[in-house]
Amino acid sequence: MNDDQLDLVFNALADRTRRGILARLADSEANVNELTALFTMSQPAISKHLKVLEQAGLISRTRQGTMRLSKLEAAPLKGASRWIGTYQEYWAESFNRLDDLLRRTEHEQHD
Amino acid sequence: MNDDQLDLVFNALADRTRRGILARLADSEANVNELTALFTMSQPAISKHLKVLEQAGLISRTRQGTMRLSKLEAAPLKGASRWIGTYQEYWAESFNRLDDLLRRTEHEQHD
DNA sequence: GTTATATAGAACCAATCAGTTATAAAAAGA
DNA sequence: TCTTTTTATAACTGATTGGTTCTATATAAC
Repeated sequence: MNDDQLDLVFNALADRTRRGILARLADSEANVNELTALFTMSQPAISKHLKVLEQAGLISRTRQGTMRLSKLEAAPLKGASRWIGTYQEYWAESFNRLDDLLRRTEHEQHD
Repeated sequence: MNDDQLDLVFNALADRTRRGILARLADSEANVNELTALFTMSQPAISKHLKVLEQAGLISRTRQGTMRLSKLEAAPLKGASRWIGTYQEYWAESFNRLDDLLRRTEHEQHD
């Protein structure tokens, strides 16, 4: 994941309304009106947030009749998680313990 | 980690200059002039970025003579990582495979 | 074709952001 | 005390953000 993508993803996550939208979409797809009902702001405001999330690749949208359903796309979170993960050694106080060292090197990491 | 902290941390990470500063500080502490030399912007601009990082808890600063040394504080990254981690099941395509299921449940997770 | 529903876009606004230059303040050294 | 070095702050600017209201567009239903 490159710097431009990290900019977009972290910026998208830096707003609690957008994080709330993602949390809701983790449960199921939803249209804009359903999402608007969860917050105290107008429908166009939510539409703007959805645009930010879409440009970061965090949601995709499909037409369903007159509605457009938003769907969580978590792949960019993997990239963000990997970036943060490079600092793991700096926060894991147990980093130098032998068992952790072995655990990190014996298994190759999975997602 | 609460919503306010997540706002501050993700916002701090949503800028490549600030991510660059963190990367540099992962190597060792540094003063503002050293950091300024790494980027094509003025010293006050870097000072502002440091302020954002400090308010997010991502760095701490100590006086050392006339200098103020910035030091990486990775703890907030742990909180951000945990938040993102709640979406791991949505990006890990192997999530439903038996070996992964076992691996996730047999070991309690460490940091 | 008309109407209703769902959604995005336009225009606007106040606040914040990210940079600049110039300057003030703090510590050290002569 | 005067000077130097390091750093933060002040004042400014242009761009962006996050919200608003109003309206246009697209699809479906009648």
